[in-house]
Amino acid sequence: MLKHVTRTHTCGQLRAEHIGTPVVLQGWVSAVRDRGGVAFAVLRDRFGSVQITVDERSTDAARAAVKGVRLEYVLQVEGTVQARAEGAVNNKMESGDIEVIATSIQILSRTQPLPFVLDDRGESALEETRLRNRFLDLRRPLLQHNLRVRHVAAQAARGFLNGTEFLEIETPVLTRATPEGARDYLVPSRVHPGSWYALPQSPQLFKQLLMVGGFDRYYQIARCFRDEDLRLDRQPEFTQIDIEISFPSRELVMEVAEGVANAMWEATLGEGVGTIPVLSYADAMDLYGVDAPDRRFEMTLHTLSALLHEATFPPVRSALDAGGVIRGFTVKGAAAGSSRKVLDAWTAFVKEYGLGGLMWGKVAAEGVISGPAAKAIPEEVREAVLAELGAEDGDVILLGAGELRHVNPGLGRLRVHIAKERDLIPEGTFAFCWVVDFPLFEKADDGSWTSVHHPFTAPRPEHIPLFGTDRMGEMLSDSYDLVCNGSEIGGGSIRIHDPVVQAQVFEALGISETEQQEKFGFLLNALSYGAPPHGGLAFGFDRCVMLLTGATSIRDVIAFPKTTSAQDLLSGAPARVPTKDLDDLHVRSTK
RNA sequence: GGGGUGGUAGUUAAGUUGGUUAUAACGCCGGCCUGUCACGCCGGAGGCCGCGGGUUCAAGUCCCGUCCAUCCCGCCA
Repeated sequence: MLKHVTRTHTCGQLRAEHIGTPVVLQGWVSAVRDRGGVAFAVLRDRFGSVQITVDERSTDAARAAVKGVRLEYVLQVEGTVQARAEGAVNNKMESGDIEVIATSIQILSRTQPLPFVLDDRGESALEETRLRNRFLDLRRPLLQHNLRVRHVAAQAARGFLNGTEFLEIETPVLTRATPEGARDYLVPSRVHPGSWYALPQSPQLFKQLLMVGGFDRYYQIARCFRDEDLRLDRQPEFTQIDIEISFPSRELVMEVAEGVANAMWEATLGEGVGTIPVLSYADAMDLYGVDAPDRRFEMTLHTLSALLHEATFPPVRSALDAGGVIRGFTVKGAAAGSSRKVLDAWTAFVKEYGLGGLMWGKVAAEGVISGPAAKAIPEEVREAVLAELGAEDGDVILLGAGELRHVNPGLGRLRVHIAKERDLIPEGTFAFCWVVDFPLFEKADDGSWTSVHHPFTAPRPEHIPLFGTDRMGEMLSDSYDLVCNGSEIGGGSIRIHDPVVQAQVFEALGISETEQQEKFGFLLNALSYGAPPHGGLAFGFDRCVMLLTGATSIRDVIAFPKTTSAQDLLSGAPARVPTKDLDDLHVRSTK
């Protein structure tokens, strides 16, 4: 216990058991109700709020002081906890059985007129206004709660890792730029004209160096930086729980990750994550069309290419002739409620993902289909198609035709879109799964190979002979993503610790030896000095906290977030600096 | 880089086929009120309708551009 605290209690802790207790409270005024002879104020702090009452039992000084009290003033109140009179009890308030009869009200701080009303009446200010005045927004119970959950989750993760022999070690924030991946944030060097530091996209290389350095279980709650366009769940700087283990198996890394996830969920929600099913990447794509499936609901995808191989309907025919696929899924009971407007909106939705269109069909009695899908499905296979899709009278079937790389994301995202639209997703549930066995490489638009994960990801040992063959696209990696409710919350892999294999990967990626030495020489060099087998993963901590709090935006789980154009509206960053400062850094702006 | 939505008192919103002095609620200022609890009642102040052009006798309203916020595509190993 701290010895020098001036408050005796928090606003949120007072209950009937405190009746008769003299208290000193400090907090913000969240409501004032002056009835003339008697006045009330609600005093709020991090822990909750309590009604302060000024009446004939109060001192004259308190009665005078309350006249000057306004919303969001900061007060120190002295008084005594009393039971509220019968009929004056407020059941909507946790401390509604009691009130504090004030004997002294001291205004510690006043406020200018507020830029927005700080209440949770549903109508809140535009996000722009709230971000510009983040210090006020943070007082709202929602953000108070979210940041508390964030703290509890971080401590729970630390607790689990500390208890299993992990060491928390910091790695540099000023580091060097590496090729591939996201754009780097760069920092010019004053001492070395023309040279630049990069902020880390993740501590990846350093954690591998720590393994070579003998710290066989490392973790860090690390800030990461990526200069890419933002989204609902992406910020330019974000936080990872970064983990690396020497002498791992895939099962060990997954066990550690499950331990961390379980600790976070247990500590914040009181319920752990349970047994997490494992799904291959191939199965995830096949069933859900995406590599981070939302498994809180069914509505899985089915492949119809073989059944429809004799179809003549042009979209189907041309897709098949071009080596594409026909896939589809069923929306149960949707035929009645799906107007042309709804179906057109679904069609527009899949077009955003590069799909030419959506062949919908309403299923009626005896399997009669109406709509474009009817033309796509030859009569002789109609029943077989409906059976494959599990479609019956009253359902809507949705088919997509084209290249697999368009059909899967289009239908996969539509599946989730429709589930949200039709309220098919149970609230407050968490459907975790592991997705494993990702491809090692994928073809870029220019035909070159790129890493699906990153260049240090180990191939599955049995696939190593495929290097340099025309079957490189079939190589799988020893990697694993942790997925919850359609969101990738963690990912990692077993790393390459054999310099020969590492060289094969670089060769496959078309990274020359010169470039390898220049960009990663320090890692490759380290790996040649007795590198232990190692592997690990990183949690996207912000996304975990989003799930734990039900936040609808990543900005609601970060104290001082940036806008989608990467500005901090509070501080005004990024900002221009005096030319002299640029001169010192040997930099000149072209704008 | 592309597309959708939004920007009107401090805040949140309304504003009709383009037409008199741009409304309301909350907040703010002044007053009244002894049991309120989103207290209530009376009165008041408060506007570059995001910004810049254009059409028109007339623009918050129509057109073009631009900035900001937000959501999505691309991007994010």
